[in-house]
Amino acid sequence: MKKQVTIKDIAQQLGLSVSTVSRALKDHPDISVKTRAAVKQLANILGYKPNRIALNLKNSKTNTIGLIIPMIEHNFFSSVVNGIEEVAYNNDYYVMMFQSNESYMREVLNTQTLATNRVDGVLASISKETKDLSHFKQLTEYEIPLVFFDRVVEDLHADTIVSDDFEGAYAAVTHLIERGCKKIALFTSPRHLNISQKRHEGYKKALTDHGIDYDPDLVYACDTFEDAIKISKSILKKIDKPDGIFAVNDATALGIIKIAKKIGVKIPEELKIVGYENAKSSQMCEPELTTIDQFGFEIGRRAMTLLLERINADNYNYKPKNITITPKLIIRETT
Amino acid sequence: MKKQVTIKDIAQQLGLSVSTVSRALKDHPDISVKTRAAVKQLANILGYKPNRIALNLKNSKTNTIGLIIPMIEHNFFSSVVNGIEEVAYNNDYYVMMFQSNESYMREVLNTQTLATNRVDGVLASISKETKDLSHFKQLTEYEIPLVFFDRVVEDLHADTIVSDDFEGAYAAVTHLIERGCKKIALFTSPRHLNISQKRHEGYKKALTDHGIDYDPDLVYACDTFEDAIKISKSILKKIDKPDGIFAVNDATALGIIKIAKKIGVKIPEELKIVGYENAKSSQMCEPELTTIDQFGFEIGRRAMTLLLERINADNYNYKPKNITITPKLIIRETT
DNA sequence: CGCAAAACTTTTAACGATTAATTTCAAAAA
DNA sequence: TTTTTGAAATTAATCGTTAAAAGTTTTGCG
Repeated sequence: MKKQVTIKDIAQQLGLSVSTVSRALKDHPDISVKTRAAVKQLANILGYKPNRIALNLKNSKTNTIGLIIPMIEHNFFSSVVNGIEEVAYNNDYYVMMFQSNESYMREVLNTQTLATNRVDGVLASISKETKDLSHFKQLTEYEIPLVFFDRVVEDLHADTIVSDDFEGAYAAVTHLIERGCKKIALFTSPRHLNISQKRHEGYKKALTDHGIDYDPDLVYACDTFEDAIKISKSILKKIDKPDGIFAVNDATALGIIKIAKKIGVKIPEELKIVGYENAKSSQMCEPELTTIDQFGFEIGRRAMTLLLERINADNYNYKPKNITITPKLIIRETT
Repeated sequence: MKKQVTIKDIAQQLGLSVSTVSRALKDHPDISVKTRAAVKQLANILGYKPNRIALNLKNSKTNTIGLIIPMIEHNFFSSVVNGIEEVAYNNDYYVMMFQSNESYMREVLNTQTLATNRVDGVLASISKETKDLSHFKQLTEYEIPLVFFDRVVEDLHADTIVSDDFEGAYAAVTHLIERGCKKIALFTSPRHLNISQKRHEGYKKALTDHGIDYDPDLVYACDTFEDAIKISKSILKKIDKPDGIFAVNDATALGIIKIAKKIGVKIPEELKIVGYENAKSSQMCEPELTTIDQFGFEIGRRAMTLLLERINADNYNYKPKNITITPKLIIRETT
């Protein structure tokens, strides 16, 4: 790469010292107006751009935040990243992005990389594999501000921001009940992920609050489009099939819709469905899917905004916040 | 943020000079084995991590590449980013990510930011608004290696890697013709984007190669779900409506499907549709969409691999390559 | 005119690490 | 005892920028 123009070059050409040039460029009053003008003019002509690396070193500040996400190729995460990037851009911050790909080991390496790169702060959503947290703990020992989003952990000096999964599920199931469903199935992840647990609880609570008994037989381990295709084939053919289904994500809901249409189960007359995510495809399908919007963009915005607050705080002894974003029921044609 | 451990701290505690410590850490033979061991031990205890910023400044190398994409929240781009991140991770490179949000001005600012941050190379896909290229030209003047992907430009000292849009479009339209379509419309993006130009040409060529006249009146400026909803409403009601539509992306195709179903135009009997992207939603919709898979992950992998090659090259006088990835027609129910 | 104050510049040191060049110091050889 | 040798450590320069301290003009006023 070509050597770029430095303050030194300008100084040499004008026969000034580097510090004079440096101060002239920032309109320091100690420098005469004439010198300032001359310096700026030459800087312009040469196309001088301050070297951020040198500044980073000098100021022990990089204006860069580290971002660790499980997978960018997931609609929810990419909308969070969009929100993060938006706030970063507006505040002259840069985003160094890493994927854990759901691997604990990779996540550990990522945090170490971030530490040696001296990022000013870290935004993270932990991988499915992660149980031990010492790599994040290390960041807090360096006093690097840390904000977790979506998949969060406790017991660390770090802020957290999540969508309220319990409320989301509660709203979804309550809506199904209000539309007259008596027998509501739950399609959810088999894993012990925090989010699926919370949604399961919301489902249960909504049922019991409305005088419907919780029936474990109506809970199916199913959280992908493909599984939904398989599983709903048998379920929807039963005589005592459910009249409502709450699915943990839109892809699963779309799988159910597809099979329902194939078998001839009428939506929403015979079967009402609520998804979760408000993916773009939920508006594109037929009939349009009632779903829960988690406001990924908003979560990203707020996570980044909070991180900036922490970075700019006078000291590291802040009390971590635990923010919850209330998701919103989007009513469409499947209910 | 807490001051992190430096070589200086180790030197002080052991009563050695910084240079001795530096060399001990890299097993320089001039340093006695005893000293080396002592230094390493203390470094370990203190949790010393070399400061990459200092190294970056010293070496004029950041091991960081800049990435400018139009929108991360777009399935194709997030899969490209996934491929890029994969290769970066395996080669100890870091990715600084920026979105242009399809704004020319923002793209310009992004390139400037990348230049001042002294990234080792840049990967970019230009915004829809971009016509003037001087901001990218400036990067080449700094001799910063530049690789464009998907939405590329020519006349710059930069490599390009694209999905073969001409071939993809040709295959899509040929497929429509083979299925019996006589009157095939094209729904596409603004003219100046390279990808839409190429797809337009492929469309034209496929028609003429099969003895169908190209009719400019069948080309519609439409490349989003929302626009497709609006535009196809009028088109599909006409008596002489097209019997086939090739859309530049799946979202647009899904918009057409939606309206066709609403109006009562039967797919694929009365109207055949081919999209472009192979988004997840193209399998979830009803009927499933015939589309073109662009292999985004592969494009990302190859773009990053090529960029690394350029960065590690001895000089900047390489001859730019123009790589083309052949896309694949995925036949589903809309044809 | 002379001297203090104001105006403007330069020197120096620092950020953290690397590395070529040099110094130090002890043991071996003359 | 003096010189040579060589291992082991230090010094100084460097990357680009900034800020405090020090230095040099110029100006103003009695």
